[in-house]
Amino acid sequence: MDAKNNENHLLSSVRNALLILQSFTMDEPEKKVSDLAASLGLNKSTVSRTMSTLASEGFVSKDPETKKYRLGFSILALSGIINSNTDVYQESQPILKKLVEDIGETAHISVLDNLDVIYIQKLECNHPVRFLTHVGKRNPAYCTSSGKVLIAHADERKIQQMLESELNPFTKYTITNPKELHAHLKKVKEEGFAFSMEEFLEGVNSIAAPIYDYTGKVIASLSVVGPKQRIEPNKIRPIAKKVINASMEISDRLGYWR
Amino acid sequence: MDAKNNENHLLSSVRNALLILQSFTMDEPEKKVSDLAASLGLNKSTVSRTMSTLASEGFVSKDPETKKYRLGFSILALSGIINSNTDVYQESQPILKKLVEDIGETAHISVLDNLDVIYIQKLECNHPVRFLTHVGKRNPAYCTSSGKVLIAHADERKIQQMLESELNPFTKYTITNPKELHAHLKKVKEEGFAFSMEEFLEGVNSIAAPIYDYTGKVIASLSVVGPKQRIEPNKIRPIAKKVINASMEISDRLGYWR
DNA sequence: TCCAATGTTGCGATATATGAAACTATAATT
DNA sequence: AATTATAGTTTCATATATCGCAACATTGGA
Repeated sequence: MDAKNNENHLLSSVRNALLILQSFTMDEPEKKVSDLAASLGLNKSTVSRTMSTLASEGFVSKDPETKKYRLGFSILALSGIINSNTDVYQESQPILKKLVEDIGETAHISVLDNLDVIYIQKLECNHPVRFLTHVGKRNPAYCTSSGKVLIAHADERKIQQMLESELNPFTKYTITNPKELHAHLKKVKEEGFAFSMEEFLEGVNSIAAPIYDYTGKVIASLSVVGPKQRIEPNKIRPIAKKVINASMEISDRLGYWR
Repeated sequence: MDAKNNENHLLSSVRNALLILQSFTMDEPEKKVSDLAASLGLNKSTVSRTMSTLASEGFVSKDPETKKYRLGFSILALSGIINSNTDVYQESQPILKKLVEDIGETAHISVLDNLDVIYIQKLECNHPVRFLTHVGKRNPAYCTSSGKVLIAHADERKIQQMLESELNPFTKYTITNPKELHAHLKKVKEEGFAFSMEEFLEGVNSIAAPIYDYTGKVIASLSVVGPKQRIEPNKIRPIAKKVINASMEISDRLGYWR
């Protein structure tokens, strides 16, 4: 195996603990020892002891009634540290707020991790529709507006890597042809914004623009997301304009000029 | 020792990993292997392997240039799951937004963990003053407005427990006399809000009100924080009124009536 | 009251995490 | 440019901490 030397000297008990943590999801935020043991193929006692250790440091907390575990506050504390030290996060809060008020749709700040886009910040609009993203969510870059912006401004090596990756059709609108996608990304870079019209989720459209740091590198993207009934094709341009303005304002604050 | 049986069967390598994660702070968001080894009294190689394992699951990420580690996106993802499954979090976003606009100060939602208050949500105002809290921050309950609200509505056993705990004077305004604090809490419960005038941090005032769930239990608190120049004593009542209105609106959304 | 299901604990076997030292890789100094 | 110095990774032998099993405890249901 190729990855052998990488995985060789990993600590298995630590790895177990991390896999346990990552098995918590939006849909299953509570877990029992036996469930975890079964789903991860670990022994009950191993899981029990791992959970005790995680609980002792506040990474999970146990409901004494139901004996179920949920993620603990230590994780919130760590996420707070990540945010406090992410320049984009600091500078974007008020601008995001203005944008959400103006457009009336939920906005995200995202960064690229490999070929995925990760939402590091989210500000919800007032519409009562519950949304499907959350901070930390990982989505494929090639079919989301934020992802396309980030990839489009990445180096050619990264673009190639993505074009050669599996381009699964999430909806009938997903661009799965590498050539077409390549041309599409070129246009995204030229025009300074990207949109995704139901390319990832049926009925969901989004528009995104790049955020630059002081070196002129694109380090994040700003996007607005909403149902296709509200983000209609003929509104792309005017909304894009506002998104670009906001993203540029954030870039300004990060020391970008020109 | 009493805690012996508890700590007996904890997994030490997992514990090391968690201690490493928790050693990241706002002031030191980046760490080197040797620093970690020194500060935690662990062997270099132990830390190196632990970090590799943490990195392999995205809990930390290594800057290939500087070889320094920082907290990774997996933690953000987990925090997103916590938030998505916290009703208060879901329902409070827009209301928090309105409140911050109205008052012009930073607002927090907090919950109680033992005798500490933990900020689970924060919305910053536009004032350029950088603030000293972050999501996940843990502060003593007895000298913060949010903490006093939460303790005041807890059961008598908890209140006693707090009164018997160490009441350190963070400033000259901190209430350290148990009797006085008890009376103070009683008033907080009667009036339906709490304030802290420099009781925790010099020059920083705050005002908080309780958030109720559908069972009528106080599960969180809403607070606004700002410098004493802006949150002056004569403004306590009018601000408190607005905070209470907002917290009640959140409670409404959580199904609280009456 | 008994049974079933689940979580915790004791214990021995052994896989595995550890520390020391060798080995790289990178940065600093001359 | 050559040489130290510094820091991170990896090797290896060893001891130890982790694991699985089984016994035990606890809870809830029949």
